[in-house]
Amino acid sequence: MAAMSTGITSRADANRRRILDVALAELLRDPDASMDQIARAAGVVRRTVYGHFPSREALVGTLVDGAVESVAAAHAAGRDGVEDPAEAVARSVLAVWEVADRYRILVALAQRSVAMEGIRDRLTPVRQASVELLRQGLEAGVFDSPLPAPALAYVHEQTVIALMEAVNDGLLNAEEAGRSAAVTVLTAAGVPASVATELVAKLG
Amino acid sequence: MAAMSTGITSRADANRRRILDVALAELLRDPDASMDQIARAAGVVRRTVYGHFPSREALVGTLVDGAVESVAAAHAAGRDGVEDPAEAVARSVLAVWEVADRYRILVALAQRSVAMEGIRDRLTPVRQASVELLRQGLEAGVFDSPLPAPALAYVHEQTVIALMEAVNDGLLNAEEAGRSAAVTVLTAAGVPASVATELVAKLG
DNA sequence: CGTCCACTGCACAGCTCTGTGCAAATAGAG
DNA sequence: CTCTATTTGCACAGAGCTGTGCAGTGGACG
Repeated sequence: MAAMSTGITSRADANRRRILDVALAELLRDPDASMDQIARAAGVVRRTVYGHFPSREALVGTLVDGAVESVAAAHAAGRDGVEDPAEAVARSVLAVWEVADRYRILVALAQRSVAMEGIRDRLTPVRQASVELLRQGLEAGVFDSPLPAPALAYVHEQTVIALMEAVNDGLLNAEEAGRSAAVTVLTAAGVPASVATELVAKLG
Repeated sequence: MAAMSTGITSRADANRRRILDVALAELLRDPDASMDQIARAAGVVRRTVYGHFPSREALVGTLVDGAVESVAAAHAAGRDGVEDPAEAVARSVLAVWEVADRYRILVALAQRSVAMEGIRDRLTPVRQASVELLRQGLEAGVFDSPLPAPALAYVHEQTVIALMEAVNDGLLNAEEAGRSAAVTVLTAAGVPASVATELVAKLG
């Protein structure tokens, strides 16, 4: 049970991974997608899905955990060792944008009913980091906004989400969208448009 | 059947209105709230709700229609006869903010599954007007953003939504929030923070 | 006081979804 | 070719929701 790198397990593992991938897409399309819908979309029978995940909640949980992990890691990496708040914000937006695909499931689920409130909880550390960043920037005068840092964090989160939807809807090129998102987030915080543009251009 | 202004009908009408009000709140809390939940919250039996609305869809539809109407009217009134795009944007944000309570149901439902896509359709006129406004502003150089007008419209929509949530979560005072929303939307479009602040202050 | 209307309470059929059990088919490893 | 893990197909119980029917109750109005 140690030398089975490409054995039967591979097919099972492939199925498991494919189910997760398909579930991501399917739940993005419809947060209420049933186990049957997901199974069929994955080219598998419902019963098989239950062979990999004991319940719908477990399946979604696995998805959410992975996505949260990616986002948190990207966000942290983006602002790692950067002292200027504006640059840190720009970098973290760009980094999060890279894992946007995984983030989308959070978007679809987090904005849903009260039941899925646990997701917001799990994202708390990320949000907290953002708020701290914004507070520093506001105190340093790098940012200029009538909003307190926590409210500004909400705006930033929703702005990124809005631009992801814009990409989904074909209004925006996915490649430049990341940079545009960074610029927009900075200007929303009160950074002059020219300064924001230059700063982000410097990071590409 | 013509002179019953305060008769039995009043109680029935009062019930109908209360059901609509409560449904608004309940669906905001949980977009999947059942007819039973809504009925109980309205202090009425499920069967009674079906006496007023033939189906769940009809109830939600009535709600959505009313909300869309309010928002569209407010948005139009806000930019009525204003020639400066920046001021028009600021005024329309402030006007929409006034009917925010009705708008919230749209927020909760519109961001839900594909099934509720009809809502986005119904809001198309409003969105269109926003885009036109933004396009004018971008061309005139009043706004400065790397985003095309339609994408910027998405950002504005989500920004307003974000600040509504911030109010809901107690991060922001509802009274000043409207003005802060207007300022934030303008700065996100590239208007210098000082200019945006002055402009909005002038409108209070 | 009687009439009428809305509301109630219950019961019902139909649908969809979840999670489980079990025998049979299948596909890859040795 | 045989063995084994995986997948399949079907069937089932349980739960929740929707929409409807119908007899009974209560309050307002003339």
